[in-house]
Amino acid sequence: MRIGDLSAVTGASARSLRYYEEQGLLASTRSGGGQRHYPESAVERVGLIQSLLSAGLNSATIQDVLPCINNEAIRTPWLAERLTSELDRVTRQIDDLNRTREILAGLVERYRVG
Amino acid sequence: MRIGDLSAVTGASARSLRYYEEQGLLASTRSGGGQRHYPESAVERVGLIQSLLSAGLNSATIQDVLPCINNEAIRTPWLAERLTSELDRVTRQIDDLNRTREILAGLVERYRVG
DNA sequence: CTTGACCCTCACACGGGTGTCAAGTTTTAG
DNA sequence: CTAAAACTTGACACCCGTGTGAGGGTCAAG
Repeated sequence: MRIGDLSAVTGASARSLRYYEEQGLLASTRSGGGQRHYPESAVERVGLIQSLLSAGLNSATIQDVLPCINNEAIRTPWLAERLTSELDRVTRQIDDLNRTREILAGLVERYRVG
Repeated sequence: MRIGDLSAVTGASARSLRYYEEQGLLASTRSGGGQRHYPESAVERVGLIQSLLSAGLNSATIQDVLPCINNEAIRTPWLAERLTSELDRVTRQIDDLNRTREILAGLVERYRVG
């Protein structure tokens, strides 16, 4: 599929898809004229990238983390540490958000009642 | 308390405290020489501001939301809507993060086992 | 009064993913 | 073959909370 198709399917802009490639997160083959072509599997990969981005991981971190998804690659100890550290970060972030959600929910409730 | 004290207690930089004031989120009185003084209650308020900021609310939204915390003020219908909408957004964000956390946890697990 | 710590305002820079525009090339439909 | 649609690279702008530094004023202790 070409970039417009992948964009339509995933909801990521073409700009973002090119950026992901530039950051080494997403591969493409090129047609004779230089236009990008993606395999079907790119759809899932883009979804994954977007999930991780929206969780606050930056592209460098995602680049570290992504390789261990498709191949059984590169089991360096620092990668394990990196994964664990990001997992902790996300967990903490979720806890913070839950607390904030409580606050907002309390406000909404008070608004209804008061 | 002066800005340095409030900064030390809350962990927010003086720069941030001034910014919160500039955005109408945090009030201060001024000494004769123009230096800021905060009441004790500012500590809690700064914590709240930081929670909301880290939840992804921007300062304009927080400014809309904060008034209903201390006084029983300004019960406009659009504020109710605003609160509810932000609550929804945070809830969705938490759901997304939980999914991402699953992914990361799966990776860590696979790393351990594989 | 002096000194050093603290504070003031103003202004510029950053990160980093994304939007957007320009100028040119490729692909596809008619 | 031609025109339109889609794509290419490159560059610049945005957001917005925060860091940082300059140049100067305030405050409390000696």
